[in-house]
Amino acid sequence: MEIRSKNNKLIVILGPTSSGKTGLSIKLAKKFNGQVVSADSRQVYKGLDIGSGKVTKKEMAGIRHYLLDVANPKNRFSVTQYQKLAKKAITEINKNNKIPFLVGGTGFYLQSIVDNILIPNIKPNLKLRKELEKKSTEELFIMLQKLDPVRAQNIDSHNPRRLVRAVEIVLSTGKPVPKVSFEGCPTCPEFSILQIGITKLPKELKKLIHKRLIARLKNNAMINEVKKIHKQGLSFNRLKELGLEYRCVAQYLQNKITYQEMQNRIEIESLQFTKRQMTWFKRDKRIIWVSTYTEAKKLVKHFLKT
RNA sequence: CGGUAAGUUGAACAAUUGGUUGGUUCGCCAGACUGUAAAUCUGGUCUCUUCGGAGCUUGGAGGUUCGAAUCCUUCCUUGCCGA
Repeated sequence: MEIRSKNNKLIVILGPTSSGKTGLSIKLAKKFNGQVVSADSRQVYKGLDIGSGKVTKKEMAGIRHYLLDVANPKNRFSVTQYQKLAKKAITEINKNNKIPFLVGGTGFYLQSIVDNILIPNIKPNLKLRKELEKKSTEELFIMLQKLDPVRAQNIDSHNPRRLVRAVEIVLSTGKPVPKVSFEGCPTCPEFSILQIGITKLPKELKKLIHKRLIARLKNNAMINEVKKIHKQGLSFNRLKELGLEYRCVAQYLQNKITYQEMQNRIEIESLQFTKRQMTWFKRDKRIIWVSTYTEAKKLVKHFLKT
């Protein structure tokens, strides 16, 4: 198969949680001499395995995976760090004459690579944030209006996180928040990109989520994982921040909810999460949606030929 | 069969014990996304709508009243207690 000299090609496999990204990507990577770069905001953390749905060594079937376990869950990881590491990984894969498969469900992370967005190069200032977070969103918004009326115009004026970040940028640069650039930096390789999305009927997805949750709960595996990382120093607060299964299990461990409630919440919230993911993905008309391996294989084959 | 408490919504609760509700929470639907993105946030959710509004509602039927989800009568349904 003619897959050498295929540098600067990138294949993206995306889809909502539980849709089967892992299985599909490994099958494709095997078939087309690829390696996987994960695009998942939780799987980057060491120790978050079962709850984040991380691939197991066995499942990898010899396919190398990048961007797993690259961060300590005690510290916040961010898109910018992700972008940097992912670019490096892709470059390396290309160098090895393999096909990079960018696989994951974190839309923002995917976009940071696919669109090569330029994110203001200002590190989070935790001290400043702590101060800003004391203010109400109204106060923050008024503040931003004064500091950067342009950004204030399109920002979500109710979203404290965005407001704090915007103010942070202006305060540390003394300049308005730069516009997002989708053009990317000239030194970055320009990829030819194929984006494949996995579609599932809502009914099917619901079933998959349920099944997967039951499997994770078996033998207390997921509960024990959360117990373990909590013992290792991850506060309940941090677990709450990590979201979904980590938040729900933490609540259960704190006796705030019953086991049954925990299970129900995880299922409901997972479903809600898939909807948010789809809202994000729907915007991108470049994504080609498939439901079977065969369809995906055809697309990849064609893509690598041209 | 007798006694008793209740019936609003997709679900659970509210509505100065007569003052003209569609309120809260959850769910559901849609959406946003400039270094936390599984996070964070927005809108809608009785009906119709030309998006300015208009109409209809508290198990059913009747009644009292200027005015009823609230009071009365009766029927239906459900829970509990007793036979």
